[in-house]
Amino acid sequence: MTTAKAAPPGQPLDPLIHEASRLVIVSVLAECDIADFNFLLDTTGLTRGNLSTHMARLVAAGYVQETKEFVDRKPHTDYRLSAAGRAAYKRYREAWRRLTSHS
Amino acid sequence: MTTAKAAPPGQPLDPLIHEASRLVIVSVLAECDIADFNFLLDTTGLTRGNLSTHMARLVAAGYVQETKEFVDRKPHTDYRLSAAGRAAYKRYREAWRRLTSHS
DNA sequence: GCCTTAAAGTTTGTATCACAAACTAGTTTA
DNA sequence: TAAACTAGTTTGTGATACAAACTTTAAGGC
Repeated sequence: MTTAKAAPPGQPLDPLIHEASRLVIVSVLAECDIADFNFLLDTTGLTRGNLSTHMARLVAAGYVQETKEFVDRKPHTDYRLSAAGRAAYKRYREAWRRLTSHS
Repeated sequence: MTTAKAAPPGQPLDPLIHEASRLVIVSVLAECDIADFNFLLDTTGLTRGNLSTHMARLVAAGYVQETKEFVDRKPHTDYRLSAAGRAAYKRYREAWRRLTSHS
């Protein structure tokens, strides 16, 4: 029979969002609505390689929408939270608050 | 063994506390003041091995105080947050809120 | 044309680390 | 004596965060 334990069944904190670098990225996107690669580079302080892979993961998860285009004949990438990403971020923050709410 | 360093300032979210399992542990300790191994096992849902290593890291960092004794001829371990752990947890929560507080 | 530098990302190698399985040490039960 | 239980610890491994190296395209000398 199933235990009545209140222990979280899965991951209480969505690891995709909880990871520190991505949490910064997502919270910036939540503020900015739209942001390009260089802006995120600047605000997060990550290296290009690091930012690139984190964005790829967020995109693969469907949390972030990516638009690639050429501006002044140079590549330019914009990112924005998807509806799913926004919802996941909301859930994450609620879960975190629940977890750390005592005092 | 690597020297256990605690909370280098400049690091936005103290990784020692931010990691999901340890965040649960620390927040439980913040509530309970004192907790033994089995209680943490129960409340966190971690395996023994996992809990053991996480506690070792928190102790090594000076965030948690460990008291080992024999109760009924059996080993028994109690944990509590140190002053440093309490302070680090406070800093962590403030940093998190700052990070995720978008207007 | 040819070299150098720069911008904008991507790919790759490595070091860390979370996780559970296996193990240790001692105790109780049969 | 042996099997089973309690209370943890150690070990092997798979995942992954990170920065260095690489790719690609463009612009600026010479």
